[in-house]
Amino acid sequence: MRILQLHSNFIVYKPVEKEINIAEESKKEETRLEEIVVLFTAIEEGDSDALSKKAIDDVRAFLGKLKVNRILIYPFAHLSSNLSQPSLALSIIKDMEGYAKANGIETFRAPFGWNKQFTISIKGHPLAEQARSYASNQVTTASQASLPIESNKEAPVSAALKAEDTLKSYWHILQTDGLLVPIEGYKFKGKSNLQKFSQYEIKKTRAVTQMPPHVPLMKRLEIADYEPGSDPGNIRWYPKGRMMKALLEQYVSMRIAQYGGMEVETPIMYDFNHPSLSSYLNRFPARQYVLKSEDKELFLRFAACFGQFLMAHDAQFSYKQMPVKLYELTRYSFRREKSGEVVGLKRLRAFTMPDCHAFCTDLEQAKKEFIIRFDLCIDVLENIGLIKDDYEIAMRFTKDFYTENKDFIKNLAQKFGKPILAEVWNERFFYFALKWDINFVDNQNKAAALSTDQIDVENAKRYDITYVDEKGEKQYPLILHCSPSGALERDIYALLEKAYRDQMTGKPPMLPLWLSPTQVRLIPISDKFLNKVEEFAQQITNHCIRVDIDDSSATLQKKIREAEQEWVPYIIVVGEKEIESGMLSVRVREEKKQEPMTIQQFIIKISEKISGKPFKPLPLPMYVSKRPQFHG
RNA sequence: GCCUCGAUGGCUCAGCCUGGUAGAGCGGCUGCCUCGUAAGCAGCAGGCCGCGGGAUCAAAGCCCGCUCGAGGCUCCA
Repeated sequence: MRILQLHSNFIVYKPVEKEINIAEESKKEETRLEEIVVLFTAIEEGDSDALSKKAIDDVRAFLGKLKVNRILIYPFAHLSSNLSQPSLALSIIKDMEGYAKANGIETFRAPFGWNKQFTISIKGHPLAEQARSYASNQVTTASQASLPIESNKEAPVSAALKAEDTLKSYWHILQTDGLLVPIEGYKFKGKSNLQKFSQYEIKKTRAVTQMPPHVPLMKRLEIADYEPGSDPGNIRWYPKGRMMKALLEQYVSMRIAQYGGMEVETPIMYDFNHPSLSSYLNRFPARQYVLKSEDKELFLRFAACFGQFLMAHDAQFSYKQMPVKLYELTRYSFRREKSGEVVGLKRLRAFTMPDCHAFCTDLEQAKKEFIIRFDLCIDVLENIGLIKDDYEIAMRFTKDFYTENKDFIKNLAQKFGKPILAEVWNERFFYFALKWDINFVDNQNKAAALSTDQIDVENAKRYDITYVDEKGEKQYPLILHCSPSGALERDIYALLEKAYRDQMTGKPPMLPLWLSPTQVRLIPISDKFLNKVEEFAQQITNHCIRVDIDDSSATLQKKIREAEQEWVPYIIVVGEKEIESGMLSVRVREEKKQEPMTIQQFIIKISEKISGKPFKPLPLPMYVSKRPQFHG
């Protein structure tokens, strides 16, 4: 007996004419069945009734997995060249039908002995197509693999990706005292975020039902939106969002300049066939945007590494100048992530990432530099608005590296002050000896990496980057790769997710003051006070504070409601009282209350809170009534 | 790439099962109201019901295909 079992969206068949004289009676009508498992069945020489039970039992096991309970038994002679006698075949088929029905399966059957035409739509999942064959002496099944339809297509998978499958990694928790505890024995008491993150990394569980909260927020707050006219993951930024992103760009660039990074700019596209690039690139064939220009094949960069490495290759430097630090703000880095995994601001195909490389003489220098950058990353994130409670760290290294650099790793763990998820390999496969990343855990318990730094022990050689040592000899440096903030879009994602979480716990959701598009909203009680309000606005603007005026004709209550919904941190209603007394009643979002103060006091208070941060003027007209609406 | 679900004014969504005139709220526009800390009132405009095909006297609705989106699977240097 041979059965081809197909999980189908639908099948339509129509008996055309009788093929043999013992054919069953049937009308020549079209039959359509949906959501059904179709069993194309051929009965072979020597098959017995016992086989029909065995076959149906197997089918029943599959129905459970497929969550379907309807089958169509479809006599199909073409599966075998060793068919049994038609009369016996019909009896076995009827037997199958009866046994299936007796087992509670909703069973249909196509007529035996007819030439039938059919159309079938087969589902695409791995279990949808199964073939079995049964011999009567020993009831064996040759399932799945024996079928030629079976797709064993080898997708072009890079060596690195393949290795990840087979690579054994051992998960530990790195405690603040530098000790590694196997994760099985670790008590996560009070560390639920770390536990969630560990689960995410190790088990790769991704059970989620709703849209991530930051997506509706980014739209409603007119920060960013999908751009259907582009490719998925290429985002459109509205004025408010563009301003926020520009401020982040300025801030991170400033911090890296202070650290000593020399800002450069390199091309966004590279020649696929460039000798230094191709060996690196060929490890990740499926990930690039590829474009053709005349007879050249180019790819869009996925990080700043290429440009900076090619630049470093041509540059001349010695141990005296090291570490040499190059920095670029990549706008953009492109990664052609699979369509199903691109989400909101969390995972994009085009994103903005600060990328700072430090070329170091040896491991001692690299370690020293690494610590400085670790502090820098944590501080940058904190200033952006993400504190240690908001994220967890994952660190990856080999057993040997840990043994040889215990103090160094302990130092990092102590600095962080919270346990760290550690992935330990027996052998180094990747190009780095040590890597860590900061991971934000969002409202769906999904993790997204922000800041990261790595010690790269391979690429200097690959790109032939050298420095001159004390003896005048050429040496390969170690390269640190660091993004102190991670992708800036992702920072905004994290801020929005964090705000949503605040809202859920009863705190007012808001953006950090220095990133808020409107920092202060002035609301005149009536048109009469508009002139005076404009004077206030001018005074506040003079101190580099973004202030706007709601001059619309709505009621006072409505204007306040709208300002609150825009997450405006300070709302000031101005009427006769304020103008006469000079005392403003400032509605402070953060504290959910109103505070009286003079305009000077107010300006000082705000200025203190945003000192040290870059400033950009209001991204929209000062008068609310003059603003277009970018999102319904 | 696969699975599931979805696509209806600018936005959010109802209507679809059971075919027969396309609905609401928000937003927009116009007018009234000039207001004391989270939604004032009234009127008006605005829709190729994603695209293509099929069955039907008749399709937003039923059937098929396609496109796009969301979530999941897979994957994530």
